[in-house]
Amino acid sequence: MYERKTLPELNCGLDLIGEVLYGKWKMRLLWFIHEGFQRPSELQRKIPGASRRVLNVQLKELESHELVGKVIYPVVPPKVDYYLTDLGKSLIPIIRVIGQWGDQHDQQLRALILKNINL
Amino acid sequence: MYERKTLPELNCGLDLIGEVLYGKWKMRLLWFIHEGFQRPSELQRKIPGASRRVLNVQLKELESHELVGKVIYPVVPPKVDYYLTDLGKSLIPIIRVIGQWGDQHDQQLRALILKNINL
DNA sequence: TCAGATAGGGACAAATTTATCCCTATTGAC
DNA sequence: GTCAATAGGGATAAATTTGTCCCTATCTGA
Repeated sequence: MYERKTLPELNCGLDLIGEVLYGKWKMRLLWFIHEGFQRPSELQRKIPGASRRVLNVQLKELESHELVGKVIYPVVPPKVDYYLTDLGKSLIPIIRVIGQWGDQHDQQLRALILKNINL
Repeated sequence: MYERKTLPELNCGLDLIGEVLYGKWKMRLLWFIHEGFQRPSELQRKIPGASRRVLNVQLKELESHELVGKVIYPVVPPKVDYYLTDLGKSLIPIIRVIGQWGDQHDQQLRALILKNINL
């Protein structure tokens, strides 16, 4: 486990949300869990660009920040279901508008990003 | 200049916004510029936790993605003013709700973050 | 009987982001 | 005269995130 060497700044709402939501895949994980993809293997299939490892790490962080919870079924092969906590659910409208903004500006953004792949 | 070695995924709105807004200080930079702190040195004072270097780098990325623009006055000592483009302005309501969410859950988030400083 | 699915941790490497320090040039304050 | 302020790039180091590979254990299907 990586141990951080610098302390986070927690001055304002943006700092706070940054600490819990700053992670490449966290918003997608919350979104897909909200959409009903609750098992780790399902989430991995929904996000093929991320390694299994990172998704586990980020799910664990989301869990430790109580945005998601998990149910572990004592069966073999293992089965786990993630779910959104109330705190996590309250983020869904925000993630929705963020995604909408991205969709609305899809073409423009795509062009800008590709133009600047290497600055 | 760092050259990326992997290509970004641009499948959905969340991916797109991630490319232009994923950077530790970018939302704060946009927010403070929106609030009227438009000169680099002012922004650096507003965000003391970030090094001057990173703020320059992230401002440059915001500029290349056309969320901000800049006016360079040919004077000495140098003077520069950043401003939000229309695209950048359209993000302000989103940044506002993100910050509000953080403020609303301030105590809860602060406690959770501190509890998990080292996981 | 061997491969694959299931969940996830450990060790280590690679990629990426952030920080530190130095350098340019000019003006005004002390 | 020297120092701070102004904007920002280059080189390099440190911190952090992400990826790769291996290991646990058991059941199902070919």
